[in-house]
Amino acid sequence: MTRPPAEQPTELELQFLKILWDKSPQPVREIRDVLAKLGRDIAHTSVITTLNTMVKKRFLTRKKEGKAFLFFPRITREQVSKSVLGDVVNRVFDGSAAAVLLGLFEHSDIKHDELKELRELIDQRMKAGDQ
Amino acid sequence: MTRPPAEQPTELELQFLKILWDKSPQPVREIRDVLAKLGRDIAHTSVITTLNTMVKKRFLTRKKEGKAFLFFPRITREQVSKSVLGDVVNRVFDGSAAAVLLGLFEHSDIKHDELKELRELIDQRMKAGDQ
DNA sequence: AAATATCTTCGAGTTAAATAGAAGATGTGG
DNA sequence: CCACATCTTCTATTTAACTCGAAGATATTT
Repeated sequence: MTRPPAEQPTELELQFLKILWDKSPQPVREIRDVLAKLGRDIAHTSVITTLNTMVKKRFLTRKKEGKAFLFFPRITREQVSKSVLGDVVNRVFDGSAAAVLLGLFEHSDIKHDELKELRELIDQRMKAGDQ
Repeated sequence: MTRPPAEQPTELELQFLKILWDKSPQPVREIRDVLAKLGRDIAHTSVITTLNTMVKKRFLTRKKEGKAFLFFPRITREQVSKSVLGDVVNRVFDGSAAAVLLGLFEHSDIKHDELKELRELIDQRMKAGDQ
């Protein structure tokens, strides 16, 4: 056995997803253009290949429109965020979400009003799940 | 060009690191045994190969002790946590640590006293970097 | 010193990921 | 309906990750 088929979208696949979350559906050429504008200038066929493997992985759907295909995301930003984050929590932090929170807290600059928002969330949560 | 040499430790490498963070230094055979106990039964030579690529990546150091090598971690748990987390923040959440915090908050159960601890951190932070 | 056990190095095979060109399919304008 | 532009399919290459056996190096035991 060797590498298992990755459950999480790869770096490139994530870029594709973001583009389609932004606007969907889109044909290959447009996706390619956006990528190029982002500095990732890939051959047209490479874009197709990647899109097709993403369809196979059920990250996307495609539908023929005239002679070309249109691509739709099949998973939401929220699903991916949750999944990737959950993966990190498990793999790196052995399942402790709290550890992640603390780690994040130390090593990132979070704005004042975001702190406020977060504190409100915490207060709510503490009140709700009291016991 | 193809896949760039991964900056983050892979899944397997992370397992190795955890084993060595737990106890260090350790010889190949012991590392192999721990892995086996964790359900990952890999050939002795495979363990060596992986350890050596990790040395090449500067994740580990090794030192000859008698006829065998002993392996030491060269990066700390904190460094890896920070790096992996930062990577997720950038790749998935476009740099917004606050978004990650909120996401984590929604989808994990964090214990009451951890919430408390977190809120204290927030209060501190709000006071400190005020403006 | 020879036999034995233990380690390492080296070469090599497999899969996923990323990339792309040649050739074939398809639609459109004249 | 034919030429032309446009899309896709198919095949192929490269690298990182993962895996392992054969063979060589090094101790240890008797």
